[in-house]
Amino acid sequence: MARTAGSHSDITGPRVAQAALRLFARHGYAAVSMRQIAAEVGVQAGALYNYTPDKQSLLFDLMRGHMDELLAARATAPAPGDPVARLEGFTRFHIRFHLERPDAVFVSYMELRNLTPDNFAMIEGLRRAYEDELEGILRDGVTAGVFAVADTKIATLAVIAMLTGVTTWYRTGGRLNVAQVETIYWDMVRKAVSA
Amino acid sequence: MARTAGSHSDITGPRVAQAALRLFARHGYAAVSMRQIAAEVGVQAGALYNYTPDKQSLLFDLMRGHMDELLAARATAPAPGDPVARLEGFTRFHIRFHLERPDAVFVSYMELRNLTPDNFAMIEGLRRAYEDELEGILRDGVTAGVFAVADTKIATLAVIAMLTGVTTWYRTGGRLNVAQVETIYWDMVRKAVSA
DNA sequence: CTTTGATATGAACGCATGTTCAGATAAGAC
DNA sequence: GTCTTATCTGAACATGCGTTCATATCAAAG
Repeated sequence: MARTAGSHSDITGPRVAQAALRLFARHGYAAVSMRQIAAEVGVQAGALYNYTPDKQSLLFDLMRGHMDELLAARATAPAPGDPVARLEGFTRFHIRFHLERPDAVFVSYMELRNLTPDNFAMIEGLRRAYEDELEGILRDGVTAGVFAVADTKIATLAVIAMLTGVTTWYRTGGRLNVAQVETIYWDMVRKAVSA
Repeated sequence: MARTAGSHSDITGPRVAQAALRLFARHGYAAVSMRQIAAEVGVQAGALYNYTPDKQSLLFDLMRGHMDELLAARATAPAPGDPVARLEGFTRFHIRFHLERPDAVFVSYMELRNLTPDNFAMIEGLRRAYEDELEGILRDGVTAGVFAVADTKIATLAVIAMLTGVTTWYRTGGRLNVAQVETIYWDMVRKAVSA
């Protein structure tokens, strides 16, 4: 019966991306079919190809969009003051940003292996750019004598892993709100790297 | 031409498990076919069903085996002394054990969503049993006044996330050996939870 | 009212999937 | 040297995959 209502391009497009994100996060990229995504949108599978050239691009665009958002949001966040204040700012930003988009976070680090080599390199570059700010903060703190870490690169990865781990257990409406979680993690991060 | 050599049950069985583990870790459970696993073993797909009732059991048995090994290894490790010593023992054990079997670690926490609900509950229970020891150590340390964490449950998850994260970057033959990595992480863990 | 162009359908494409099974093969027991 | 039994092959099964495309539909423009 073809299209049952009017011009839907600007509505269907975002809905395809949303459905793909939701399903990829729940079941994994490889386990989700184009037909499932189409069903979630309320459309036939063929119609998806008005919005993406193929399934791989659907995944890549989601991850690329997430990383762009992350870097853009971080760029507008203030990072002034001494290393301790900057580290606190980074810590709270990271937790808040990641807790606000659990599906995108989940997909962006669980589906890296399903990217083609080129796409993988692109995403990995963006991730490293983000982590580089944290490493810079730690290095400045070590230089200033307020931080003591044996290896800034490892400390960077350790802090990121600890912070991102919050997304595996946090649920909105639970015992703690985001501000409390931020404070708890900031306390641990501060002590972990302090001199 | 059927079987080309003699009785292979005790050789093929482990090889099937190894091949499945390797491929699941590299490409993900959903992206790996029974025919790929069979090819890696050097056998036809049908022969796999002499060793597993289905693909899901192949995944579950790998994860179940990994968790059993983890708990068994931990049970034989000494955990005496004050909370600080116990935490150091746990930290070093966790890093060493996980760095020794990167594929099993990767599969065991990336493929949780591909388990059937029953299988998931089983694995999750084993994981919690492991984490409970760490939480007990932290709680004892808080009681003794040597640790200061706002929430022992969250601190447990934060420490585990940080420690397990080591598997994402560590490569044998790299700049640091396992003992050095243990020491670096122990330093951060100790400070993060100390009073 | 007619025309146009974007948007969707639904069928089809070749190929891959997990799983089953009758039949072939060979190692080890007698 | 025959028999038994564990082990594997190779073909088949129904089903689902990503993707393409001719065709239908409808909103908006003229």
